[in-house]
Amino acid sequence: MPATLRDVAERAEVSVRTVSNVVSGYEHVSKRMRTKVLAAIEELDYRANPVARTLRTGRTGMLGLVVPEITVPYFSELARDVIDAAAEYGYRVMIDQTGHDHDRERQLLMGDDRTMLFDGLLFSPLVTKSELLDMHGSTKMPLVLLGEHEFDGRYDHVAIDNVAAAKDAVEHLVQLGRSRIAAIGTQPLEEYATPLQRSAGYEAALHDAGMDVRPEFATTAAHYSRADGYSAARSLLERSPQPDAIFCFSDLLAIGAMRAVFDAGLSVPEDVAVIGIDDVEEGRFARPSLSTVSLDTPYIAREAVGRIVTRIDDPATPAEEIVAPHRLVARESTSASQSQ
Amino acid sequence: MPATLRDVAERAEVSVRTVSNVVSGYEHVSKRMRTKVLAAIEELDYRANPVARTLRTGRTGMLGLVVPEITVPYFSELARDVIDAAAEYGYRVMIDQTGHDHDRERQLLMGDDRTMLFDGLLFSPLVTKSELLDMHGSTKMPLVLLGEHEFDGRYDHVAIDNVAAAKDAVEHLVQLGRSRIAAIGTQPLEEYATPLQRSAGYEAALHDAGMDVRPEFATTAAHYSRADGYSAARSLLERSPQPDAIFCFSDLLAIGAMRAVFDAGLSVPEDVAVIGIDDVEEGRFARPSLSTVSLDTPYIAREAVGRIVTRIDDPATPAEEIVAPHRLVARESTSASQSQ
DNA sequence: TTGTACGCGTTATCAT
DNA sequence: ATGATAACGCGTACAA
Repeated sequence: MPATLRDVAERAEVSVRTVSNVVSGYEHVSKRMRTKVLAAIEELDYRANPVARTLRTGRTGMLGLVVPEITVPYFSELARDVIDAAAEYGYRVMIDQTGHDHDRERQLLMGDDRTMLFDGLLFSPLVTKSELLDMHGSTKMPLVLLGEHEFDGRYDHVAIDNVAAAKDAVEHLVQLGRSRIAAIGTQPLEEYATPLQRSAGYEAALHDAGMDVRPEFATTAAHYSRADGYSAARSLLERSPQPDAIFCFSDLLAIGAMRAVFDAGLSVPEDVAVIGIDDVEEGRFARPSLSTVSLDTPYIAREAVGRIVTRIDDPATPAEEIVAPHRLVARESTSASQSQ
Repeated sequence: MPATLRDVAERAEVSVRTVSNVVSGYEHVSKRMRTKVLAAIEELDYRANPVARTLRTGRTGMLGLVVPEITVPYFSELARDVIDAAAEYGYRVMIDQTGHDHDRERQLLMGDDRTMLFDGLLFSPLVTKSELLDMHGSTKMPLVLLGEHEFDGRYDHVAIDNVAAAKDAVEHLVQLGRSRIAAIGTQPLEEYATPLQRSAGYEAALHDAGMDVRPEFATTAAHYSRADGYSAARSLLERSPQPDAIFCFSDLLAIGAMRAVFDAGLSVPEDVAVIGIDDVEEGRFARPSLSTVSLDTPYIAREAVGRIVTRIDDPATPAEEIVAPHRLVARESTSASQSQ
């Protein structure tokens, strides 16, 4: 059995109160007491029990980070940055995967008993229908939304301007002289905000360039995975006319799409230019390296953690919408000169 | 304030004992009582406080997973599988990043106060010097080691046969007819087990093939990252003679190495064949697709979680060494016919 | 089958 | 500055 505060108190011949003061770094402790206590702690190899502390203080020092899949590079990079940012505030992060499971999202949001472990929740939801958020109403768990969805004034929310980001990407393809610009990542359901906003940006850019929006060029992808990007691109290449550029709603989709282009005997960017969104490291080492829209994930993480921490300290803080910067990063997959 | 067990008891006009019985699924509760309690729970939106429960039972229902970096695909895929495996036993997983920080590894192993949150620890260490493990001795925290290190009989330990895996990879290059086979991933320090074992396999394969081990062909890599693979390969290509094959100690190194080969104006596999270890999804979509040694991560995760769970239930369980299967997966990066 | 009362290890309140 | 003691919310030994 590990030593308790009381054990230390007995050993040092002081009260538990004094030991607690020493442990929690309270100012007003006499030097003599402190050294006695410290010695006892050392001898007994005492370590504070975080569970008991939590029961008393009501704080766990843990944040929950909810993402669809930790294996998606964007989310693992986000997780890393959130973990780092949280550490600066003395918080630790527990990652929850929803695995594209709506029920799981709802459960976490409504607060199953495990959710109570967190002082706050950073939620990167797939589904952003307001009904989902309504469910969270009864819980008092501080909540910050990551990623796009319509801001309704109830919850803190940090994301990039998705419509603009998508538009920037497509305009880049237009400036390249491409005229048959396809998209991968639209969604048949109206449940998800990300695809809706990126579709809007895609169509707006085409419109501004005086191009038609061809419905057969806007293809769906269920999971923003490499495999989905591959099969979507494959079917796009069977169209005639073929697209001469593909805007993918995520880098992973783009990676899959590029592979499909090669397997069709064509090349990127000569035959088909490809661009994604996210700027994950994988794209920088791909062949050709992947053009993309970079999201400044460290910024997003810092802002999100900052918001949740202030909200934990003062639940009455008004909700805020934070727009993170994004910028186009042109690499080989959309370069004018051929890149082999 | 959330409702407590006592609130529910009052509302349902029964004792806390009965409520507790209902909540924890105790058998012998009369139907009438149960429905009354359930109704009260519903009305008050009661949720058991996991912290109080933990303080009482001594169990948190959480496992700690310690990895160097969550953004490394192998670790995020491992994390996903561990999370899934743990869920089947009713455990949740908290991921800890050590970020190549030895002190952090030591801290977690020795049990800082936060470590006490876990019922058990799955530890994928960089450093495997026995001294590190000695430190864990005083703690009673159940521990399972993931990944390679010498088995010393004290701790459960699940890993592949690293020497054999490396040997298989190199033999594959030999069978391809390559004769100047380099390696990326050796370590200058003797602190790490993985590079030592993979080096041993590399040298054994060369030896069996009657080839010399050229010291200048064995290059180091600090972090098994794409960037390190890139710069290591770059310097290898400056040697003369140039290597005609590179065995990388991880897929990420191999991804970086392939990119370096292309940037040098050479091609894979024609000029230089490349093979890695891990079988991460990224390699399957790379161009050319990456040959590798596949590790059966789900198996590793299942075994590790199974071990830790039995050890939690019975701390006296003797330590066991579990060797996970591996298999060579030949893809385009080592194919005999050119793959463009 | 159900009720009462105590303890898990800590922090906070009230004294001194 | 320090000591005694009451919570925090739950599980369970013991009693009924």
